[in-house]
Amino acid sequence: MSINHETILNLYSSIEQILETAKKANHHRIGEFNVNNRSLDKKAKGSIGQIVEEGIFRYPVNSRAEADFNNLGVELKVTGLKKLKNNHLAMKERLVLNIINYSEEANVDFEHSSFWVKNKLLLIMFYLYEYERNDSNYMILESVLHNFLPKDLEIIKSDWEIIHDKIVHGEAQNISEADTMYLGACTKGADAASSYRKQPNSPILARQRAYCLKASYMNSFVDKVFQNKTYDEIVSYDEIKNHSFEYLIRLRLCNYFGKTEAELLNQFGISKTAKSRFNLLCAKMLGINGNINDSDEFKKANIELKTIRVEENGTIREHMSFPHFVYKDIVNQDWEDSDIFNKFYSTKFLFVIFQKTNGEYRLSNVKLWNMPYQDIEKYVKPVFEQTKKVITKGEIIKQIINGKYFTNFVGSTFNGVCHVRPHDQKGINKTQRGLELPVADKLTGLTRYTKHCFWLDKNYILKQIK
DNA sequence: GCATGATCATGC
DNA sequence: GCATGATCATGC
Repeated sequence: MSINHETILNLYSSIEQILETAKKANHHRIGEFNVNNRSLDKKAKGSIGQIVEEGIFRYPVNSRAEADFNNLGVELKVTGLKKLKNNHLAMKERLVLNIINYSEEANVDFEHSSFWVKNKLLLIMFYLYEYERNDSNYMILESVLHNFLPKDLEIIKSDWEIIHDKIVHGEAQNISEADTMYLGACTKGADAASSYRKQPNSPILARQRAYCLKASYMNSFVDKVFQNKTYDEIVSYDEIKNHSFEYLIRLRLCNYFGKTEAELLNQFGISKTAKSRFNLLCAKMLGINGNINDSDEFKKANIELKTIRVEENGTIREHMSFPHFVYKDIVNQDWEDSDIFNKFYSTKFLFVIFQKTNGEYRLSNVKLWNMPYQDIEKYVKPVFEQTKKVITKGEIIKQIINGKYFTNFVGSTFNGVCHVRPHDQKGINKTQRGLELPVADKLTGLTRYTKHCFWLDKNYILKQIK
């Protein structure tokens, strides 16, 4: 295009005008704006954004580092939502922002960072991703401005500091998305030599990364936009301004360290038999009514509570279970898009630790934890691959002894970190009601089988909390 | 005492 | 009806 770029952008003289232009596209399909006949092939990843820029806003595509509507400080983002089984909308993926230039980012503070300069104010256009479609002619649902709430911004500032710290210390190769709460630094580009970048204070080339807003953070925004839904907050702006989230959680809970399970349940009026009693208890101790997983911070940072009970002899009695998997999903997923990879890659766990002394469990510690990336790759990946192989080949059942079904799934002796075991509320004798298998089991001919899940080994957990 | 399979209880 | 957290049962 030969028209001067600035002239075109200055067609928009106010933020309202940009928003109005965007909203006119609501309930229209992307293809209606495809003025340059770009490919709507699902694999043509960037074309949706380009079509929006050219066909809706009428400016030529660019890859400049400044915000898209630079004169007004607005950055345009076009992103996909998916419909969940309960009909709610959720992000298909994290919202990827600008690529980080490690050398430049090292020399600036938050106010002058590329993240803040470019993404202060976002115009987000949501479209509905449809799995069944074989092209990407999706429907645009809604366009909204995204401003960071003051409290969220404080958390994002400390996220940024964590990323910045690694860059400054020549540890960009060790950045992990799980380091942070809302703002992440996700890899961008193929894992190939061409997408490794120089970094300051280290000769090691680091994988190219971009800032991103985590899917969990964005999902809270989506809930606000589409359902006007908000969640109870655990910490206040004033608190988070001066302390880390983990510190504040610890500060709240340490008031109760040493109290027995019975004392705490009694103090907060929670039923002794409620299965979710630890979750409820934790919520009460943190000042939240109801489920702690529904609090603002837990939702946005994708934190899951896990209670760990340590016996008097210092061991843990049970391995840690996770939601059962769907056999058909496992065989259709590759490692990097598998549910289990995503679970460990994107979830932080709040371990609430009860230690048994004098015959009673007492609250003794809390720890915010995520599985180190190296452990996920080294220990969970082979378990996933083996599980996938067993199901794909129809070789789940090894033998039946006295009515007990023994499987070829990976057991707890495999690598001491992750294994596969049943996790079902029906029993094996009701296998006919179990989950459908993609391939009938060779030995038994079963076409359905008891639900199983990935478990984390208790000794591994014990090491992590020490 | 552990590995592994089986199942329970609650709450949504 | 089932997800989820939790625990039981058996055999080596």
